[in-house]
Amino acid sequence: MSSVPESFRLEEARAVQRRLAQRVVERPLGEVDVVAAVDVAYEGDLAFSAAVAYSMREGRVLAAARSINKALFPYVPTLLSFRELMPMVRALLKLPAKYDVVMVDGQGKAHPYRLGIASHLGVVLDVASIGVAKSKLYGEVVGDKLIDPKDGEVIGAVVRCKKPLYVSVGHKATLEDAASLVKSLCTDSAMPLPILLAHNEANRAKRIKPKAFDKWGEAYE
DNA sequence: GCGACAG
DNA sequence: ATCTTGTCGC
Repeated sequence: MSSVPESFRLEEARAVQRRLAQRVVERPLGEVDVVAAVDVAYEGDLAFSAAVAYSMREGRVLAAARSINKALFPYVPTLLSFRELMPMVRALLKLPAKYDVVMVDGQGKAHPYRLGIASHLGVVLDVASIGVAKSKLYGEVVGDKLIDPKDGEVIGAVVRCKKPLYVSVGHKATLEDAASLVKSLCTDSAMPLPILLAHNEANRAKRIKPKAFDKWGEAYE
């Protein structure tokens, strides 16, 4: 499997995360109809990402897109963006539909440096985003809130769907709006509907067997 | 040194 | 995340 590149410097990565975290904006979502979601599935060193646009008003998927990329970085807690951000961005940029907010399978602000992959994606694409994780990466659960043990700040919320979900602000959203939206999209499965759809789409993409890749590692036909 | 650790 | 057998339910 892929390993950490020789050129990688943890101190620089942290500096990037702290700098980008300062660009995160917290504000009301406003009216939401189309909710996009992205997820990534793996098979060996290939990352199959998928993005879907779901209309809550129409109750249906408006569009879907996928991208297949070589995994260039391993999974390292707190550094998930270095592995999954590009695949997610590429699938999202191919999505032929406008959306009001994007749900990401992972943490947003509930990260030791305040830049989980949901926030990273939101800042990079300048779109509203929400982090929805099945398990906790960082923070102390107090009631239905996630608190940063080092400064007491509220960095996330625990939303009870089928199982507890760790929801946090990605970008251009408030924690209240994020938690409210996730609740309204809970299903009988573990994740909210849009993410479940993206998850299934990413797994279906595994049937594709890439033959060629561009210089950035993205497969093309 | 020990425990925690998104996907 | 992925691996992996049997088991439960529609």
